[in-house]
Amino acid sequence: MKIATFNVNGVNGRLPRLLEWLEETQPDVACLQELKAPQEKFPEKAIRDAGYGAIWQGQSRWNGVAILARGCDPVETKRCLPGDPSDEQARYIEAAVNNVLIGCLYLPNGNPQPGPKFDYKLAWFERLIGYGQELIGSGLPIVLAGDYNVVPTDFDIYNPRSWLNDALLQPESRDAYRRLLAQGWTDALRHLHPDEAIYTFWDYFRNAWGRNAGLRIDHLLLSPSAAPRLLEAGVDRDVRGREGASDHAPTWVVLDD
DNA sequence: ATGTCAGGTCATACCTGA
Repeated sequence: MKIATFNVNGVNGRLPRLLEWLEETQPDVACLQELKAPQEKFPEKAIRDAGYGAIWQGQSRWNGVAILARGCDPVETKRCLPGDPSDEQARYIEAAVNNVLIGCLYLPNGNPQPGPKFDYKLAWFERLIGYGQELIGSGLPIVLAGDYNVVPTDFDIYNPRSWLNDALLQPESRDAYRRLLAQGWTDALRHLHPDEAIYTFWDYFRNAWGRNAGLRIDHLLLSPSAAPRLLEAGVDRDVRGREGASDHAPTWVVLDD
């Protein structure tokens, strides 16, 4: 079972690229972030025609998350992160697919920091940690996949120097990520490739792709009952180099059935 | 400090978020 996460940066503007990638790599599950489309403008028909059932939580202009499942409909279990009913940003959706619980998340970017956006990021992270404990407690096989907007360590970036003041590298962001992992989650990419420089995002600025000036911020975390099933993990890097690409590349794991 | 995208609007130029 192949499970991927892909920050598409606009699901309608990027639709041909998305469909092309689905056709080429045939993931069983695809978690999408940054739809940048209101609920009614999600390209449901095109995705269904490509062979995928989908659930999504849209939002005009920003955010927006979706879960696609090849040949079936995801069974929705949540469409927002528990813990703050006043939070209206579309950043979490969850579904069961083929007996695996899939959480698709788009953690707040948090820039500029310090400031209210960074506060919101950290508060959202604390809610995720709280809910993560609940998920672990369920004992279910779970994949928490998405754009975490956190560079876990300096090894996960080409060069931290020009990003030291960025919300993605702040000690508070990294500490929250570490505390989430400490509940028992496995960072699948890093687990299988401990010594490899792996990036999932390359800024549109300053020819970042051309210089391979990347960051690893898209993560797939596996619960204790899912982790022993991990077979492969990787990044579809070539997708980032194409015409009209998102600034993120699809990132994926394969679990033993 | 700069730079590039996407989507949206009191739209054909500017804004925000990333």
